[in-house]
Amino acid sequence: MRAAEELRYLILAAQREGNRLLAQALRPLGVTPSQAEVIRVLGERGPLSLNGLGELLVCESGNSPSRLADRLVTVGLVRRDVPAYDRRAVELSLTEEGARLGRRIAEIEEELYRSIDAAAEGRDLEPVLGFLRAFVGDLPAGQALARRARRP
Amino acid sequence: MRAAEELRYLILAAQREGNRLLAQALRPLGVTPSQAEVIRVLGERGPLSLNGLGELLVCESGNSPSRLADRLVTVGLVRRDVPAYDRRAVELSLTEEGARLGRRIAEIEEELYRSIDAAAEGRDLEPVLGFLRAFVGDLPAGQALARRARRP
DNA sequence: ACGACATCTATGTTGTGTCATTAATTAGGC
DNA sequence: GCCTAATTAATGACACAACATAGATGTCGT
Repeated sequence: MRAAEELRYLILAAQREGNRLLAQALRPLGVTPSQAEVIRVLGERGPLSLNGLGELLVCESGNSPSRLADRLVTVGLVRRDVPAYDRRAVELSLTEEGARLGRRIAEIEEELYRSIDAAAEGRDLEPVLGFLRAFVGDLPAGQALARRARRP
Repeated sequence: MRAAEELRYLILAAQREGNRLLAQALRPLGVTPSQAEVIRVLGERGPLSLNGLGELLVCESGNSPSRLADRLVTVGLVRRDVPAYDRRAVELSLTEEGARLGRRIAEIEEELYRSIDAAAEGRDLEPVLGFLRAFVGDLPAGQALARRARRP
């Protein structure tokens, strides 16, 4: 099997298995990995519009993540306000409960990172990061991550 | 941002963007990336039961991919037979049209692999493959890929 | 101040992905 | 042979992901 083909499927496999593991770990908290990403982003980057949130999410790149946010509003983790200066827009922020949950999510993410570190034991991650950065480059999800990683 | 965290999101981003690009390239053929994987696997590994197919798919690891297969049967790309020796089971194989489409899919995959090679230009992919193999290890999707890569 | 245009969000549709549950059929112990 | 176990697949439920489209609101040129 040619390297590019194996790589393609390895990336798919890694994403899927990582997501599955994270979903299991998050299940007791009642949130999915995508929802957890929203909560973490809102926790770290103050109030955001749907567009602003979408620009920072690696999941759900394309259109505005209104349905994703809606679910979190429904369960009381996120508050949505309509700012006075622009009645089209929406300002999303965490409720107190959302902020608390964000801290518990951070602990679970920490476990995931430790298992990634374990798989990387004795390896240099730089080539891996370098290749993936090059591939993802200036595509939407890559841009979102760049905005997250090195705060603009 | 810590390396494990960036890696986690890079893998998510790479998978999503890769899938999006492939979906666009496949759209004229009327199949999705997951459906294309089924067609390629059926094309290369003769007739398969749903379980057997599931063990070779990197997408759709968990349960049997009956709905995925159903859609392909509906559009006439896959044939399903119930073998005489076991009336619980199902034998999936490509129709003539499915086999033709499989060849066109292979060409499109070839383009994807070339763009992966382009992103890898001047890099050694071995560390990337090595890390991902270690991470995905013996999880279901990793096993599926192992069965695909080195024919058992 | 009006109208064309851009921006922000919402929603419909289709196809995944995951889990849990169910139904049909076969295999094995006795 | 018969009853229980395991195997194979189908289905219901829920959330995601991608695309397209529509509706409301703001902006800017004139």
